[in-house]
Amino acid sequence: MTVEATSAPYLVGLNPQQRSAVLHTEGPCLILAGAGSGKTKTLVHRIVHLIRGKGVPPSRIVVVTFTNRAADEMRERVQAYAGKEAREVTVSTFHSLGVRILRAHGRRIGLPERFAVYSGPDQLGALRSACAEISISDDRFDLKRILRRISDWKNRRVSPEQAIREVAAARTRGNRADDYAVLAADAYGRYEETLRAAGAVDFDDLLLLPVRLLEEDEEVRRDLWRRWHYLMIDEYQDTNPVQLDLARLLAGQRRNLCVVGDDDQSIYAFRGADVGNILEFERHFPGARVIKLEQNYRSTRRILAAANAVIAGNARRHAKRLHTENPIGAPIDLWEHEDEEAEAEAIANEIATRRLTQKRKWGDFAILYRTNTQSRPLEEALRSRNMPYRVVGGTAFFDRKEVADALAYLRAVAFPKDEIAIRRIINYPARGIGRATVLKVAELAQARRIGFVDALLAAGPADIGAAAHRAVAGFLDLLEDERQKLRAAEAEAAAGAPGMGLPPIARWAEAFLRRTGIEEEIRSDRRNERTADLRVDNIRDVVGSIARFERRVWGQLGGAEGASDVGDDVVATPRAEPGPLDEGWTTRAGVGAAASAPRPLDESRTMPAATAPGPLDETWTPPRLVDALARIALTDLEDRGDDDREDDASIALMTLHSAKGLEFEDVFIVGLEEEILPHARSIEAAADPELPGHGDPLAEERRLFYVGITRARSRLTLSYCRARRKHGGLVPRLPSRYLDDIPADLLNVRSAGTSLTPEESAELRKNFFAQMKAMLAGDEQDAGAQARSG
DNA sequence: CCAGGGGTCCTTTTT
DNA sequence: GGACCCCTGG
Repeated sequence: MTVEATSAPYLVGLNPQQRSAVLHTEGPCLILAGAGSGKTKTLVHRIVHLIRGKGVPPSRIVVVTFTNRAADEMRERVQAYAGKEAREVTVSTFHSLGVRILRAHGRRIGLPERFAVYSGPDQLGALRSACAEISISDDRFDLKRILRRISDWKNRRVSPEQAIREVAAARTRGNRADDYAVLAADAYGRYEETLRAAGAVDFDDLLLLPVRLLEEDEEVRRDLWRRWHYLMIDEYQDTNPVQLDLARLLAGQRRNLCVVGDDDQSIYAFRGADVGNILEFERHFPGARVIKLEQNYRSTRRILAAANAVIAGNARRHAKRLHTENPIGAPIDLWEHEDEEAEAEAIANEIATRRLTQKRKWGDFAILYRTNTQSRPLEEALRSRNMPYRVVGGTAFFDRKEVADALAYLRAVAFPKDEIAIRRIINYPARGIGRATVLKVAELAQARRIGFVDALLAAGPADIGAAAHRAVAGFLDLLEDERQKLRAAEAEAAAGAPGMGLPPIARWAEAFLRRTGIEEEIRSDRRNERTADLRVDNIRDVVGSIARFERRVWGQLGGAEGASDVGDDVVATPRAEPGPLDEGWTTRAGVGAAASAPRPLDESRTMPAATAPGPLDETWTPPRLVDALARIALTDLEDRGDDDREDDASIALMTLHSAKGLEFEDVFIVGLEEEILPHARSIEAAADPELPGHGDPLAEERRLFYVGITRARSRLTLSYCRARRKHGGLVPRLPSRYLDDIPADLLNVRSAGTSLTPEESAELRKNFFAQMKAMLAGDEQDAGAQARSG
């Protein structure tokens, strides 16, 4: 290291390992960052070093994360350290980056310039429609399960044809290829067709299609390599095969690829992540440098010792020894409770006490659990004591029916071909277009081999009856009318920055949604009596996020000059003038040609910092509804205007998965029981090696526990219940196997004082024997799991 | 053919 | 607490 390098301000305060991670900038590099080892800090300093120390133009750097939250944090910290010019650094999630690439080049694979991004409910809708076409119409089947299967294939880059072959092969080998695999393989191709026909892509496509594009199209590759010279990927242990390919393609021949991750924190195998990516990085990228960050700055020695003891139970790991110079800290509490209510009460009381005795803020506390449903008793206990809390993650914002409905209305206007959106709201609120009519239209579409929406337009009174025909015409008129109004709103939005009050597009959306009558529908439904206000508020939030989007777009124009990718990567699209709903768009031919030098490798040296912009250098465009919708689809509720200040003032409740990357002073992990952690499904999957799902499910559950433990800075409280209320009864529970791995001398154990009534105790005993019997019986007959859908 | 009411099932983890 | 199914009444 040179003298000036070691004395550079961005190296101050780094330990030797972190320092070498910062200074190694050329060629592939794997930073194995243990929990709490200052990973983000190291990455940020590395970016600063690239810019300040090596003179790399910030716009040549791209950092890819998994979550928007991680991207925001990274962006903030980079700018805090490197100043304004660092705004030119691209910081993006994998999925946003995918959108960006598809925006710039998607038309090369026949994608419309404006495409809808389907998430959860929309994917289900598309699948339902696809299944109907191949007469799996009898949807006694669990569509979510089929969807998971399809997603799994897409993440592994298995095509529909390959999927069919794969399933057939598994059957001939005598494996119990379950019905769902066969069904899913059949539906897969149709599902893809449905998406394309609706001009939509799903979440998996946002990774898959860019990879395909890059592999097949030299010009796209060149554009990318011209654009980015230094690539960093966070949480690399969670990448799936598609993301590995994307990493390879993005890194190109320069191979200036720096990935950061911790194999011990790989917890996303269920969605296709492959720990192999990080374990075999050196094989995938020969000549890679591996740097370990092994000092933990976060947790007390006791907490770290417990974490190390737990994770030591896993075999397939990178050798790594996490140590700390932190104080020994308080013992780890291990509490036994009678049931989940007692658990919630005890924790609520304890937090209230500790806040006073330890002088903590509400925001210092977090309660972590395995499944979202576990939040309920906790919420009740906290609410009854007026203790402020926030549920992080949970039911995704637009998984909520009313939000999905509102968005479907907006999409039906923005994307005229969007079959799924239209079918969702065609009779909500009821307007006389019932199931039978929809079915007829679908049949018509199939018979004439046209899209559903076209069939809707074409259907005459003879096809669907006079009354239904009138209703359909009214519905279509409504959409067309709103398209006109939207056009006007977007013109207004393009004219100048919004002043006070609701910006134009949001104002239009509000009026439109009011006109649809969703609100009255919600309020008139008795079942919603309690939640009506909340639901209506959720719809307002949709309008609110459009408003925020409009302001943000105009804010960008003020802040940065010329082409830049500040913050929001979904916003700008390179396109010429045409109005929001015009078909087709013009590309800037010629620019790309000028930039396509024959030897991409040399570009970093020969190319001046400021070059003519290519397709990926997005120019500013005024706000449009389609872009707002894309952003909403990708950011979910993280964007819902909750101030960070609230984080300080409330207890955090979240799943162990959501907790990754966060840290808290005082952490509670609840429900540490067999069949919760490890989850029953994982236990099942581990017992049945032919089931899909890669890797070792029980090892992953263990890592999940490890992630939870390592969130804690100074205090950790673990708990489990002796019984749990399920289906109205009281079911006995066993403590999690992973608890056995924590050395007893780290623990402060407290058992449940019994508070059960005699009747409950009797029931418990009864259920205990019943469960034992069931378990024994379950061992005998292995298949079983399918059970009773016949 | 449509709307609304009442019953029944199930609930891993997420971009 | 929901999503979904079936049934009944207009």
